[in-house]
Parts: sequence; structure tokens; C-alpha cells
Amino acid sequence: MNLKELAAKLGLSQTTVSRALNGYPEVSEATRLRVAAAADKHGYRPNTRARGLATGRAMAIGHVIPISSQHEMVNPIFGDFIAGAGETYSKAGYDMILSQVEDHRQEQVYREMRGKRNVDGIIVHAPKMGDSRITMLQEIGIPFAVHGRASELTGPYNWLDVNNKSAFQRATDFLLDLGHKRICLLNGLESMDFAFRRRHGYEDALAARGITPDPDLMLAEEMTETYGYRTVQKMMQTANPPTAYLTSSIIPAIGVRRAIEEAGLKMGKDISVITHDDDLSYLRNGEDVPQFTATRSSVRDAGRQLAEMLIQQINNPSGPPLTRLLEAELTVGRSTGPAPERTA
Amino acid sequence: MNLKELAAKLGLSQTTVSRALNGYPEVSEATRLRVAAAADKHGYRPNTRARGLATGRAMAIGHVIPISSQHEMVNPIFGDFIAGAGETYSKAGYDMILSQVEDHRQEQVYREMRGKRNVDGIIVHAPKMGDSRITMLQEIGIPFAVHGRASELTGPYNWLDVNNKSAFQRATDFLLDLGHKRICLLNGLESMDFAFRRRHGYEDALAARGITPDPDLMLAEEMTETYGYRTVQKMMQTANPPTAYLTSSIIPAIGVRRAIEEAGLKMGKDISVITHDDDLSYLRNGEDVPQFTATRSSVRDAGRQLAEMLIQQINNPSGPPLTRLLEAELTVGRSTGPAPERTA
DNA sequence: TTGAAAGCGGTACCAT
DNA sequence: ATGGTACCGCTTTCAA
Repeated sequence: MNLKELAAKLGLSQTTVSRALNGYPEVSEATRLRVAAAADKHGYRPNTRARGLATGRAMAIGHVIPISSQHEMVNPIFGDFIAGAGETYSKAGYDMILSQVEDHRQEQVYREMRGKRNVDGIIVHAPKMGDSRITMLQEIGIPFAVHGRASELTGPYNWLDVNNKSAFQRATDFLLDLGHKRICLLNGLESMDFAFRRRHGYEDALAARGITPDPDLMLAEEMTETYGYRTVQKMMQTANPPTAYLTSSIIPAIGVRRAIEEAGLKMGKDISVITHDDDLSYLRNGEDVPQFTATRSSVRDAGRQLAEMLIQQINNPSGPPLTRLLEAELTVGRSTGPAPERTA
Repeated sequence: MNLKELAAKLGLSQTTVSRALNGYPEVSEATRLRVAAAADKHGYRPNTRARGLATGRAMAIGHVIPISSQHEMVNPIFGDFIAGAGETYSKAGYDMILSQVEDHRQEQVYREMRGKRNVDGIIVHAPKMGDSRITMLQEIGIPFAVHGRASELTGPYNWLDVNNKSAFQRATDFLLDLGHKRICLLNGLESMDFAFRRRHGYEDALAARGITPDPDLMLAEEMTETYGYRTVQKMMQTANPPTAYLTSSIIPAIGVRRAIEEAGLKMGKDISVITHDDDLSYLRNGEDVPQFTATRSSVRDAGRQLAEMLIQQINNPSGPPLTRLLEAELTVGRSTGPAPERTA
């Protein structure tokens, strides 16, 4: 059933039917009802492509997920974020087009999206420091919004980020307040912008107390369980092992916990753990939170918000760039405690 | 740059340019080269919507992810599967449209997709037993393919599934061979088809040895870490606790492991654990596999394959329904061992 | 081998 | 308040 057929059935012109369906004021109430009823009865839906061609809008947003050749892992965070964005889209009538793209093909893909005109805007995930994608998109001229930020970048752009630096500063402060002196940081890969900011939060907190960061306690790797497990094992063999671990995700924290327990030590007593956590509900369900968390209430909500920002920008391209910095919420659980007495 | 402009620049008609670009044989080699060069130079990409309108194909596949009102968790499995499907799509020139839909709105969404004509086919995820979506899609008449199967359903349809029943039968057999008599099954929600099949595999293996399944040892819940943790705690307080656990995913297995270790018991010695695992690389990275796994080599590959099947079906709608049953690979790690001697 | 023109299914301007 | 019609950008028949 298309517009032409529907109009014919009603004995009206396509124009009138279209207007009635799209809520134009000049249609009489009587015909509007008639049209609505008929459309409903026949299950009429305007053809997206035809409408898009006529209006110049694709009614779709592209999400480009980088799949690095080095680390092939699919980040579980994306799932939650995307679910949130999806909610916003479906309310606003947008489709979500998802594409995984290798790092080196990004530019090509953006230009293609622009040329094919099948998206009205793009969400950029997992920005690196000085991420070239951002300047590229500015140049290409598609509306876009970044989930995160890219340090050392000039022009303005739309972004939403959690305040990574302050979260790690506060988490470090928290441990310092408990008397911990040697805090091991298990950060993500530092080419990622968020990891860079997190390290600075950690360093600043130490510096504020006159502690010089020990490079041996600052790790930066891909966030796997093994990473956490191995790190603790190695650290325990050193002369002066840390009394606390601060991890960048709950995944390595699981490995940290395992290594600690296997060593016969007690979390929150012998060793403290605190992690930045992005609300992976299946891993920390309810009250059973396995460690302290400095967490945003929900990544999902961030997805919702960023999607809204992008849509707003699409509808008003000349408006000012939209930015939003979410402050992490610091919650405390049973895996963190005062620094144990030590001879060292 | 659109076709009209490109044609004008070349002093050719739109027709010829279009033909040259789409590889029609009647174009002279000379003009074909000229056109290709110009298109390349100006970065011309045909407008998807216009082309789709003219050809009647959307060049997009819809993935519908159910978000149940009960369990809001975003299954991390989807990530890997979808990454695989995405690879196939990008090779074949398809876009992937992702939409999360609440259970009760599924029908509406399918009809909408059909009406709006913005997808050429649909992938159905996480089928329940006798899933109504399948009959619905058959009736609506969009090509579709199911990731999994739905028991007790009549008509033929395209699907790809791992052999859940045989995997659990083999895993149970494995434990039985080691002398375990009381094996606790931590299954997923049994409204899901895969969970139903898995239970049957477990039951059949027991039955083959003349063991009547103990209902108290057969759990079926949402697969969270807490589920595993709590279950072990409860089981340990019973008169005759199990010596082995068989879990339906690595997530509860993490909780199982934690409870066992916290109780001061040794995995693979006091208690054995085996899990069906879908290759979440960040949780079981490399050699450090925390438990035995009865696993498909990769969910990702399944995504690739199912996407190919759907595209094939779209291109040849009158062809026979495509089905594929993948056999799980049984690998063994250090968390499983012989049943301990017991007085009971 | 090339081109003109009629769609594809809508929207939106200009009349009436 | 309603209708006629010219697009939107591409593919595809039909003619030359």
C-alpha cells in the first residue's frame, strides 16, 4: 500500500493525504480522521527511501565502532551505550546504522557515508588522543558527536564524556585517605584519550600529597581479566608490593580479585581494590558488587543523552556545539579498606 | 556531486554514466575508463535512497534485539555475533540497522519495517520456544534468518544454531566419566529455546547412565555473576552438595569460581566446573581459561555465516530454506577434575 | 554505443 | 481546504 493507492481509495489527492498524515494544519478535521482511519486500516507506512529522497533527510544515524587490528575484542561497554542511544532514536524516528570499521579505513567510510547520504549524523566512539577522525569529519561536514573527547584538538565539536580525570583523582584520594601509599594503577591503553585523562587524575592526586608516582606501579594495557590477574601476581613478588589497586574497568578487577583470593589474602583487609566501572549489570548484579566503584550511574543514560545532542545538532546545524561532562558517582563497597600495617 | 552533475562534467548522459559505473556491457571501454576516473576524482557515490527507490532494494539488513522488560541486560554475546555479521555485510554492500525492541512491540516493529521498506531482510536473535516472531515474519513475508531455533514450530525457515543439546550432553558425560554423580546445572531462563535444549542434553546424559535428574540441582535463571555465586553458597549448605557445576555461560561461572574459592575449596580438586562459553575473549584471554569450556570456536564466525545465509536467501527468495547446525568444540582446562572421595 | 524519458513513492510549492 | 505538478537522484526501458 503506497500513498497513491491510499489516496485513490479515499477519493482524495496524494497531496491531501500526505498533509493529513503529516499533521499540516490546513486539512479539515473530518478528512484528517478519515485519512487516519484508512491509513491505519491498511497499515500504510510511508516508504522511507522515497520520503528521504524528497526531504533530503535519511532519518538514520551512523555509529562507527573502531575495530583495531591490534585488539580485536568487542568492548562490552558499547552494548549498553548503544542500547541507550537506540532508545532515543526510536522515539525520534531515527534508525541506527552500525558499522565496525578498521582503524585505517575510517576516512574512507566517513566519506562514503557522506557521499551515499544514508545517515544524517554520526556518533564517534572510543576517541584517541588528537583523534584524526574528528578533524576529518569537520572537514567532510557531516554532523557528528563524540562519545568521549580528544585532547589536544582545536576546533569545537559535540561531545559527551564522563569526567575521567576527576574520577580517578577522587578514587586515588579515597585510597590515600585510607592510608595507602603504594597504589597500583591498571589503566587502559594510553593511546585512548580516556586512559590518558585517568592517569593524570591519578598522578595529580599523588602529587597533591607530595608523592612521586612510581612508574613501576603504572600499567597501561588492554583491559582483560588476565591483565588484572597477572599484574597482581607479578606485583606480589616485588620487594615492596602495593597495598591497593585502582583499575580502569571491572574486567581486570575480576582478575585482580582472583589473584588476591588465590594468594590467600583478603580483599578490603590485606589489599584494597577500587575500579572505575561502567555498569555491566550482569557482572555486578545488585548488592553483590565485588569492589568499590567510581561509576557513572549508567552508560546507557549517556547513550541516550549523546543521541539527543546529535539530533538537536542535526535539526539546528548552526547552533553552538553541544558538550556535556558527566561527573562520576563514587560508591563504596566491601573490597576497600584501610592500608594494612606493614614493616616496609 | 550527483549523477546529473557528473554526467554534465563528462558531456555524457546520466544513462551512460550510470551504465558505465554499474558495469553494463554495452559501454565502450574508453568511456568506461573516462567515467571511472571522473567518478573517482570527484568522489562520486550514488545516493542510497535514490538508488533504492529505483531498484526496490534497501541494501540494509535489520537486526532486532529483544529487550525484555524482565531482564534488561544487554547480552555481551550480541556484540561478537554482530561484529561477525557486520563483516559479511560490508563485503556485500549492505548496511546493518540495529534496533532494540521490547517483547510486546515486536510485531509492530516488523510490520513497520515491512511497510517502510527500509530493510531487505531481518535477523532474529534469541528465539524463545515456539517463538511467535517466526510465524509472524513468515506471514508478513520479509526474508529472515534466525540465530538459534524455536522448538515446536511448523513451517521451514532459515536458521543457524550451535548444537546445544549435544554440547550439554557431552559436557555432562565428561563429568560423569570423571566419577561425578551430583552435577548442578546452572541453566539460562528456560523460556529461551537454547536453555530448553541444554537441559535436555543434561537430562539425557544422566538418563543414559540410569541417573534420575534431581530437580533441586537444576536451576534456570538469568545468567549473572550473582546467580553463580549464590547458587554455590546455597548448595554448600545442603546435606548432599554437588561435586560439579555445569553452567550455561561464563558469567555465572565467574560467580561460581568466586564462591568456591572464598569457601577455601580448590577448583578442579574439591569441585569441578565446566561451562558453555561463547568466546568472550576479554574474560578468558589466552591460556588462562578459568574453567573447562564446551565452546564454539567463535560466535563471530556464526554471525558471518548467518549473514551470508540471509543475503543468499534475499537474492534467491524461491530457494530452499537454509539451515546450519554447528557442533560445539569441547576443550578442557584446569578447573575440572575427578570427583572427590566422599562419605555421602 | 549512446540518449530521452518514464518511473520509483513521497514532499512541497503554487494554484484554485 | 483541496488539487496539480515539479522535483529528489537514480535505474531502466525504448528509440535512435
